[in-house]
Amino acid sequence: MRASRSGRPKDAAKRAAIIAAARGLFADHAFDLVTMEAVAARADVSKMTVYSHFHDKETLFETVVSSISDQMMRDLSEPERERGGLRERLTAIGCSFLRLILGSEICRMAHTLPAALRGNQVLARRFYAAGPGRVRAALAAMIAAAASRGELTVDDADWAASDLVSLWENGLPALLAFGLMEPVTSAEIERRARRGTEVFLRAYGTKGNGVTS
Amino acid sequence: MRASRSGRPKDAAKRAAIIAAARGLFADHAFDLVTMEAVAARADVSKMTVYSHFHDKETLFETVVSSISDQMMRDLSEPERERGGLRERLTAIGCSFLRLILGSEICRMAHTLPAALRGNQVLARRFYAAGPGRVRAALAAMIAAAASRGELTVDDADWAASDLVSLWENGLPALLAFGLMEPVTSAEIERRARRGTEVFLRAYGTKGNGVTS
DNA sequence: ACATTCCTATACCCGAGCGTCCAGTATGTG
DNA sequence: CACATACTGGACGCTCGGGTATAGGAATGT
Repeated sequence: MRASRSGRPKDAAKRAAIIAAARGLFADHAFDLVTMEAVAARADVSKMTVYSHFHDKETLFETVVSSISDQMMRDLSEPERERGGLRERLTAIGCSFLRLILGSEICRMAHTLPAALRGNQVLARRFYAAGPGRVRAALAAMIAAAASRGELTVDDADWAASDLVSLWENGLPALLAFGLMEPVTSAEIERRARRGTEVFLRAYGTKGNGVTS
Repeated sequence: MRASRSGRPKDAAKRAAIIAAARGLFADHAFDLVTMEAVAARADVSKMTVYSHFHDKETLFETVVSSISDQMMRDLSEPERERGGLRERLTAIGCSFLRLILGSEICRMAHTLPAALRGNQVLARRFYAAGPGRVRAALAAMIAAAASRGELTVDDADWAASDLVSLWENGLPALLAFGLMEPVTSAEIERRARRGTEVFLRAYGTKGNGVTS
């Protein structure tokens, strides 16, 4: 193999530009509507260069999905800090989560993906695991712990975690996907995270232990 | 004008077959992946016949969306009966709703649509209004009424309605859209509707009036 | 300096799909 | 029956996009 012992090295910046361009386009249009030439143009790169970095349109797409998965992982890795009470911790995670999935690209992408990933279950599973799946798992653990401390009354921690996520989202992703709503402001995100957590605690909080207001 | 004074009339059955075929295909694949020839083949009809009924691929698509909107309207028109207590009525509506959106075609379609309807806001709005929008409006009214009777403690009826819908769905549509879950059985639907309602009542029910268990 | 590899630009091949045309046949109305 | 219209089947033109080929220039290591 002894790859590229001499000669001009590949430009990593161009590769990044290509991925970024593809991200933007795949976020806006369905898989088949994104042309390789459009990607090349947007990345300020020749079409041949695209093909030199990615053998295939599918390869490029998979790389994009992977890149988004990675970003999701990164964006969600910190907020699992142990500061504050249950209410504050849940609200903080809610904020991170909403900020993530409502972030311009990922939000639109999330509703282009299903159509594209039917038939590529491996990638679909991976993507889901990196995003909502990860949050749900973390929440379920946190909820189970709180339940064992007597702060919550929970029968099924996983289900409760889904409930919490659903309350945070509050049907918003669907509205955004249909284009029936403007992008959400930061203040609005915090308000929604707070409210979702509140409703959740009213449903699952142990009565009279300070969690329920 | 005096349209079609004589001659062979158009076959309504064929038109219906075409729409049905298109529904099935649009439910499975994105707009651009559905070929007119495939529609014709699935409807057991010549391609020219398709074009004689629908001038355009877009026209056909719009007709399909309209047809689904109509079905949603019909399927949701009855269950607003006044029988039983709040818990039972909500659960019944939850069942209808879940049965509707998880019904094989509409569910998959709902996650193909956003990509296709970006740019056709009129149709998007109409579709949303016929489905989730309708349910939410009905629920909001019912919730507001229950609140004025003192059965619920609610600040924002619309938001509460969204919460209820979200709790019914419980993140399920997303899983189905990604193809990460098998179709849901009827028993499972009822279980979910019941559970969602239960959580909702724990969060919003007035304490000690028989609504909270 | 030199070899090597990368990047660009352009032209090209090829298949797919939309929409049309046409000749023939079926099926209805007056 | 005669006529008008609908349906069929196939072939066709056209555009568009994926992917390849090629040639010349640019950048970098030895």
